[in-house]
Amino acid sequence: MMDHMETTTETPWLTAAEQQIWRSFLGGTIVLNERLDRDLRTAHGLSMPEYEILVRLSEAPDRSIRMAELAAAVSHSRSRVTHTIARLEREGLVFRGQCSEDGRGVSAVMTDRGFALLEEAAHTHVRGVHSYLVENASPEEFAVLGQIMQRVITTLGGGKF
Amino acid sequence: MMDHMETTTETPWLTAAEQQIWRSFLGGTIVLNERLDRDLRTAHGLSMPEYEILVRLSEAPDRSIRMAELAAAVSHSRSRVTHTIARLEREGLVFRGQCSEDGRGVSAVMTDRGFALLEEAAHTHVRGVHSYLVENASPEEFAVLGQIMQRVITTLGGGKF
DNA sequence: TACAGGTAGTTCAACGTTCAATCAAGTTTG
DNA sequence: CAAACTTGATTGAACGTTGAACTACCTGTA
Repeated sequence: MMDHMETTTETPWLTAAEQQIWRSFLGGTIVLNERLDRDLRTAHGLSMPEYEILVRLSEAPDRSIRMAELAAAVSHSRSRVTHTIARLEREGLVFRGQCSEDGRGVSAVMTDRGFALLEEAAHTHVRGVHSYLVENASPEEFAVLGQIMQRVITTLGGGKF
Repeated sequence: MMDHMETTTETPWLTAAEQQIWRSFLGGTIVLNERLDRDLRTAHGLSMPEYEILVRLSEAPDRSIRMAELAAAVSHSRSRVTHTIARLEREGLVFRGQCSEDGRGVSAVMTDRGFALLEEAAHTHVRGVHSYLVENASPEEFAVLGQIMQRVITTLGGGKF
């Protein structure tokens, strides 16, 4: 699993062009995330991670997902999801329900207030994604972006594939 | 500056395909960053933000950059850079120097130990970037990625362009 | 049925980031 | 040359994330 053979393999240094692209990627994702987060926060008091969780819940049957699944869906640690859900619960956007079939299981369930807030926030968010990212690529280019990132996910997988 | 006209503009909802791409992007950047960060951390005790700062310093004349410039270069807040540099200073990888020409200015300067550590860490990092990202795209695709993200940076700019 | 091992979720402390407040040094205006 | 303003950087408190330790429950094996 771990690699202890750093000495044997040549390091594949990036060309100047590749380096430039990598930095654009790094910088671009930072400013994009920051901006989307700020937009949501100022308009609806919701952070991006919180928003993403609400989106997943809104799409799930009964607007309800088990904690671990939720964590996997948004690529966060279980602990982090526990905290995030706790926050959302305090604000009345979500509540915890015992999971039938598994005594250990806890399901996060979206409240009507949560759904209503999400409906508002979605406008802000989608408008941002569209104007900051989608409009900066032709459909073909955007498709390429998706393919690359999908491969990255597959490559890294995190055990879950 | 702020927009109070949400009611007048139509919200440009994403198509299913666009949504899928957007989620790949979101998930991909998360797992990629997480993995690169972990690799650096376990092999060299350095986080990605710390690593990036060392890289910028290593490229600068005298291996020295003013705090504000550093913040702009890595797209972090000034406060954050202050804290990060404080940490790096504690570990002897960097020190603070008074800036000639501006009594307020402080320059972060990389130590020899910092440079040596960076040289090691660079192998780990570049290998990761290459195998997790670069190898997942043809040169053409990778170029497209760079173009899109560069446009995102220009679009969002953060006031600095 | 009992015991070992795994899985679900939470808790707590340490850490890193953010945000507002502060201080010091430049710059502009009258 | 002073008052008002701006800019560079730091501080400290509040907040969110991480990682390890912990509890509770489930599953398989003997």
